[in-house]
Amino acid sequence: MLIESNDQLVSSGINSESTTLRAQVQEVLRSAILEGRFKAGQKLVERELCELTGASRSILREALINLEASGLIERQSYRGFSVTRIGPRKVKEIFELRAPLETLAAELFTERASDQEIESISEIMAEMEACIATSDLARLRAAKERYYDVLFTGCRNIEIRKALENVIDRIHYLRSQLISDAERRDQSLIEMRRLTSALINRDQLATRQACMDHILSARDAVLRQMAQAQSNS
Amino acid sequence: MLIESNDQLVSSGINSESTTLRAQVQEVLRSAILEGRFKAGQKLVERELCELTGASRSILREALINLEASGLIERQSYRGFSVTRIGPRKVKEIFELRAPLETLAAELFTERASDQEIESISEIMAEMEACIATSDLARLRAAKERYYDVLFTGCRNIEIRKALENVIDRIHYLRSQLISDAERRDQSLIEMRRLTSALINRDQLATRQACMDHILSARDAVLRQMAQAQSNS
DNA sequence: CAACGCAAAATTGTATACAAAGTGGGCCTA
DNA sequence: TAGGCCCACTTTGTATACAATTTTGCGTTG
Repeated sequence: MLIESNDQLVSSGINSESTTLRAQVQEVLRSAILEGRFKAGQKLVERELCELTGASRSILREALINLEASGLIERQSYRGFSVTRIGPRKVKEIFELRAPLETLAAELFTERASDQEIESISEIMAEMEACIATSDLARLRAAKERYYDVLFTGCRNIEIRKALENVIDRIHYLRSQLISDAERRDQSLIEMRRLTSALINRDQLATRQACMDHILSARDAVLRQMAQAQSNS
Repeated sequence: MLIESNDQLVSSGINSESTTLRAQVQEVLRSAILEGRFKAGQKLVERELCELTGASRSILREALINLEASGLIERQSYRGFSVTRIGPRKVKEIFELRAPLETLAAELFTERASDQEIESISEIMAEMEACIATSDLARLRAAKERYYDVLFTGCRNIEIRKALENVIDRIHYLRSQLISDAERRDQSLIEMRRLTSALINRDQLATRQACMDHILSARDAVLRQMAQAQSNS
């Protein structure tokens, strides 16, 4: 069994309200991948995923097809789905797209976000600081996700949001496969502080610079860690 | 029957080599939508599409799910798929994404394209001129598609390409729903000439400006035509 | 005659069965 | 014993059957 298997991942009991079964299964698989519970290149056998999620193949396949569209998994004829392998070249491509896009989103945020959203950003930043102080990494991760959620909502452009979420998911997955580095985490926090401050002040130029720097720095960190992982294996 | 229905769209005979049935069906549906054979908001009934394409529901649904992921169609629970309606607000969102992305692609092209690709661009531009001269709109459309294909290949970034193809497909569909305007076509050609010249000279700054101008001009044309169509109905 | 409600038809969602292709192991042979 | 071939098994691809939901149309009623 590929995953800790005591319980089925989709709680079949209570909370099946308001979202479709399909969406639940897809989200379960997406989370599982993002959390790094599947190795890169690993084959995803439908039967196993069925047992794991409790869903039947119809549902499961729809979910897989959607994940394929998002780039997280890929498919080979009569060979099924497997988790997409991402190499340094792909990382460069992804960041080449992400850098201008996320910067654009941040700039639009400074123009369009509500005061409420500005405040949210500020609050989440404070929470992240607290998480670092207490080394609560799971909560940090959740906070970061909410941070981006507010940012992408505040830019008031669903197209940009969707395009970004796809690339960020893949980077996110990649990160889960690498050893996270405490030093990088500190550096990242510094950059986030700078970005947050720029966003709060609705300072477009500062936002642009902070965002660009942050992303390129993240890119280099990923590439460095990949090279390191490569040489270790 | 919703579409001219003499023959099945997937030629079942000879050319079923090298691509999967699924991919063929999807491409048939995509083309049908892009050519404007379905009205915006129109319901896509699975049974009808099955008869039309000759495929069975399994295949068809996979194709539909993929098209949904690309944004061309949308889905409502127990109400099936329908062609996505695009309003002025959505157009603004799409172009807000497209403008910087396509400009980025063009800039990268000036850095990375092979001499062969530069030449292709030049040739296709000449062909487009010829198409205008002879008013061969179908061929113009095909040439334009090849132009973009070379451009997106030359930028050497598959991520950017995929992101762009999604948005361009939707704009393309939108265009098919509007009355095409001869004046706009001429204006567009002028802009393309300018862009082509900048690309050929690998002049990044000129490329940036030509590309931006072209896209924004296209955007305004679409919005104008939408407003016009609105007032006519 | 309009409006409401119910029932039948149509349509989508889900599950299962069958076909096609790939994978691997064992046996035979050189 | 190494290599290759064949057969059984696994897995995915496709088709079909069944269930849930929506839509439609008719008849009744106020």
